[in-house]
Amino acid sequence: MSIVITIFESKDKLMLRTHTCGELTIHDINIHVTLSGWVHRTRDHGTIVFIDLKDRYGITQLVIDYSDHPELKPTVDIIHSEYVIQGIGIVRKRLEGTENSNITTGFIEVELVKVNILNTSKTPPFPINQIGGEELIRLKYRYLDLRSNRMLKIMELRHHTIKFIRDWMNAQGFWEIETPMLMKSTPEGARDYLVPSRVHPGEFYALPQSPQQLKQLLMVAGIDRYFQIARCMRDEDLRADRQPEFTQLDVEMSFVEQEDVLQTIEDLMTALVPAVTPHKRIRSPFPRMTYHESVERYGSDKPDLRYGLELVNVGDLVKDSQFNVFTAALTKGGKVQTIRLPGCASYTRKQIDELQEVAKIGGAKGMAWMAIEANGTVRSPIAKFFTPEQLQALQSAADADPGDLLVFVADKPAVVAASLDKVRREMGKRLKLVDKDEIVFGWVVDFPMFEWNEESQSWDAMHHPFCMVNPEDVEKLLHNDLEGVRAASYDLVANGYELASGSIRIHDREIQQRIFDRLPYSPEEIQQRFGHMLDAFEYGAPPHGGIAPGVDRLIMILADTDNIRDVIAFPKTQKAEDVMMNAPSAIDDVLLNDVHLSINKSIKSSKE
RNA sequence: GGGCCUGUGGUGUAGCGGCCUAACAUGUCGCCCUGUCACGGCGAAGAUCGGGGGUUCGAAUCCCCUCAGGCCCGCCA
Repeated sequence: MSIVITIFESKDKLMLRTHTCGELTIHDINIHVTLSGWVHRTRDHGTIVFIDLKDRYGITQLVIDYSDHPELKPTVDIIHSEYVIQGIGIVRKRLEGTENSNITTGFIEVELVKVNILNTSKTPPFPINQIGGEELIRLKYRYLDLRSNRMLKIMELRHHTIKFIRDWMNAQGFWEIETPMLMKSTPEGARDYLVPSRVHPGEFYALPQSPQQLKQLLMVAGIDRYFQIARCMRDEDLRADRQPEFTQLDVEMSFVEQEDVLQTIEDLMTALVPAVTPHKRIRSPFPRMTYHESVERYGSDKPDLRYGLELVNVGDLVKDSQFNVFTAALTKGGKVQTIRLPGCASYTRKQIDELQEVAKIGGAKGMAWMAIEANGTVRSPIAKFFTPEQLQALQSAADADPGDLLVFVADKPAVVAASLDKVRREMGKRLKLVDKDEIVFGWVVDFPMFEWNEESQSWDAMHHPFCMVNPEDVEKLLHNDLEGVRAASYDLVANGYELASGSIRIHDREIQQRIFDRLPYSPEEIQQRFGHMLDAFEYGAPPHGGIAPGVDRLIMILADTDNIRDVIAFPKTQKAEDVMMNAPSAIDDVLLNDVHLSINKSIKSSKE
């Protein structure tokens, strides 16, 4: 994305800079300029010295010629990398043959008549523009890492993305409304970050896990179309794509059905991607599949749709085989699925063992395999348990050709899915099936309304308790057939990430009550936790629904990184620590007293 | 709470039972150099190998514990 930025009103006034370091070209020859920036690199040739001066906009070469300006030597001699300096001089065309076509300013240089040191710098603890290396040291000096070309580019992309979203949402009639950061704790869902109240001893605010309830109340208020670039906090363990605080594009719309919400977000993404990352390709329209179909075909509710490697259910084909592992799993209500790995029949025992370890991460106890040799014969430790007809049927079902490897997992459906999902993702990488310049979005719809919680032996709302039931399944709800009840909820997935999640909400008090009846809450609990919502719904709640795309994950995909820390200016480590500021940290007893807290003496700070 | 991986001068790596009195690159410091752009040349300083314990005649190297970071499972309406 190229944009014109006018920063300087007058080039004649005395100022710290007249141009940026990425601005001067062959058209500026012979003008007097003042540049300020950081010293990227110096090249000292004794009588002539080159300084690459950098800022956010680019790099410009400064030249100091001691034969013309010997008085500059004492200053230039003490200049080092990352010093902040100001160079005053004249733009010159570079000598024939010394141009640098790698940078836009490479055909000019600034011949200095004066140089000022605006600030010195210690030697950086790591090479700023060299990528890779120990991340911890970069996080500790995050402001230096951010100074790198790579990070500045990502921050720029993030800015453009959010700016585009704001403009686009505005053009579609959405209002951006801020909601409180100090909210009420609602015990279901993620663990809350808590803020003790000084005024109300023993009571706490919670930081929002999302503005979910508030955006619904805004619909009751008649805002009609709302969005917010909202910060959300969840006190749960981190992952490569999860931070304790993250940013959502929170959206809610009134008088809409599922289709309206999906189309809105699909339109946004379809406009956004080419605008901020022209080199990325997307597929339109976004494919849709049910949750059930997604898990059946990919083993996941957030499949990477850039490649196939689909799961094939072969339960029917193996149920009469002599292989006890398969038949026992089927008897116990489990399933047997396979993935065809093209061209992998030559895999060594070691490679297969590695893949088996990958499957085990998903919970599988083992992974069976069959290699279809080039001549068509089957090489497999389990081949002896199958008749030739069964072997043939398996190959046909999996569409296997000579040279392919089939891997099987048999277990409970959830274990088979999780295990083969891991195998599929691993092989997508190994077989280089992903094109990093392609983004394949997809909609996963018809999520189950309820989820059985083994721990509490009760049914939980899978999305949240205000999520609308699929109208076709209201009967099942009434008959307490909760497992089959589908929700009017949907996820946007992209390249294997869950990018957004949303639903149509219940605006009917009656249905809402029926949902609560099925959840393990007493009427008192419901009133205490959700009373404000239920009250509001009695004052003319319009039909409404919404969605919340994760901004950080979106930018991860746009920026070609697989780590969420890369797209957040000041992220936290996996233990949710800010190693730059050293947060969290112990606090003074006086402050604790103010909020009526005392620390359990048996607890030691992790930093002592 | 659990599993796996990583930890060697400032930084990035090599070394993986004795050739290690720990190597290389880069950075840093000093001297030289008029056209470089990862400038070049000469020279110097800099790590007891995350920490502790053990095995061994001998440990950066093997074992145990521990700390830190990362990835994953659980968790994340």
